[in-house]
Amino acid sequence: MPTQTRRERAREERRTLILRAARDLAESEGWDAVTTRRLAEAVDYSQPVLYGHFKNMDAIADAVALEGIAELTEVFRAARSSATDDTAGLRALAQAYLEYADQHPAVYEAMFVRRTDLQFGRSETPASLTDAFNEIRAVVEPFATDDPESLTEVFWSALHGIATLTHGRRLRSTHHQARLETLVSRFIGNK
Amino acid sequence: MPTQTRRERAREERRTLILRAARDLAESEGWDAVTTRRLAEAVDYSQPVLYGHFKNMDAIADAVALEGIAELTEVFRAARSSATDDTAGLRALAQAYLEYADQHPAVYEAMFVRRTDLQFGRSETPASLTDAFNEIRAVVEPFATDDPESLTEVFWSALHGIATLTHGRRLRSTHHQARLETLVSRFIGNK
DNA sequence: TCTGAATCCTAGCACTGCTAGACAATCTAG
DNA sequence: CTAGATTGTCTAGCAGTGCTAGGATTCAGA
Repeated sequence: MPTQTRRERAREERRTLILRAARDLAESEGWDAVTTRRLAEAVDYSQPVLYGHFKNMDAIADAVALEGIAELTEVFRAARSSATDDTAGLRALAQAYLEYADQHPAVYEAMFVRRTDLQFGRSETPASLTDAFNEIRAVVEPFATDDPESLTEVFWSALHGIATLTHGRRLRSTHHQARLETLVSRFIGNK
Repeated sequence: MPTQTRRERAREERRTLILRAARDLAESEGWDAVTTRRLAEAVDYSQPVLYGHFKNMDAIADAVALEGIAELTEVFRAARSSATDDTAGLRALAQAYLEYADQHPAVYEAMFVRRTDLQFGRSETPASLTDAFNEIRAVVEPFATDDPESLTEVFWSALHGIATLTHGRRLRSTHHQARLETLVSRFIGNK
């Protein structure tokens, strides 16, 4: 039935409209500003409509997070493919990571800071989550001596720490490049 | 006047009572559960009393954070003094850091995750903040080749990343020790 | 005991997430 | 084309939030 599919398409469009509005609002005014009323007003519907698409507000943030992870994975791929050797690959990914976090703080927060129901380490983990992790792993692995998984986790943690502490104004607002180089030098093994 | 001082002492006691209640509530049910009403009930006063001691709820969390930073600094000192050489010092501090974050997640969140008005890098930074940072710096410095400040920031970032990603269930729930050893090995320079 | 000051609480505002129930639009079947 | 069922949407409301104005109460000093 074409009627049904048209309806479904309209529904799908409205879903993305909501996500788009939520993301824009979060990026411009922070997640605290993303309330049901403001979001409903932004998409020109009443609040209950939101609950027809998402279980609750947290589910909206989770959906934005999933979108962001797919984006981030693409950013990683681009960074990796632009590099000519292993060291350049590591540096490019690190730089790309910190840039993404800096330019999309709200999406970054939804992905890696906010409390979320998304399962990261489990078997039901969405493929996109493991995809992103594997991209990091790919650039870290050449420098691993024994346990690439742990090394990847630690490298990611360092990037995450730099991103969040910087955003929270807990690190010096300068020396971005110095921190990046310091991090990279410690992971390529002091050559 | 002894009357005045007794009053002031009572005021001070109530202030610490509030902080104690806030901290306990946050640790047992999370910061979302620390509302003015519940907190007021816990200390057996009405909400407005809270505002006689703190500008707003965020100021209460900030006060808990300051307390925590003093605690953490002591933990650092103990870890450092228990170590016999530089490598052991680095490892001991890292271990102590992650243990503290794991055992006091709410205080940790107040210190390093929640949005805060506390100034970290500026001149008006409370001394306790720089004290804690300097403790980290002290164990990192022996392994610095050129820029100890940046190296300290990166080491702290890695610890912070591991702590928060672990708490948010974004890293494997196992391999704690492996991550710690991996981190330490990268900072002592692959000996 | 009386007076002025310090202290504390009740009540309320504007906001939050979320939902029940009324209403309107649309599709289906006769 | 119409009657009935199904969707879709909105209004209104609940229980909770941070925070505050203003009145009641207690207390200190004369």
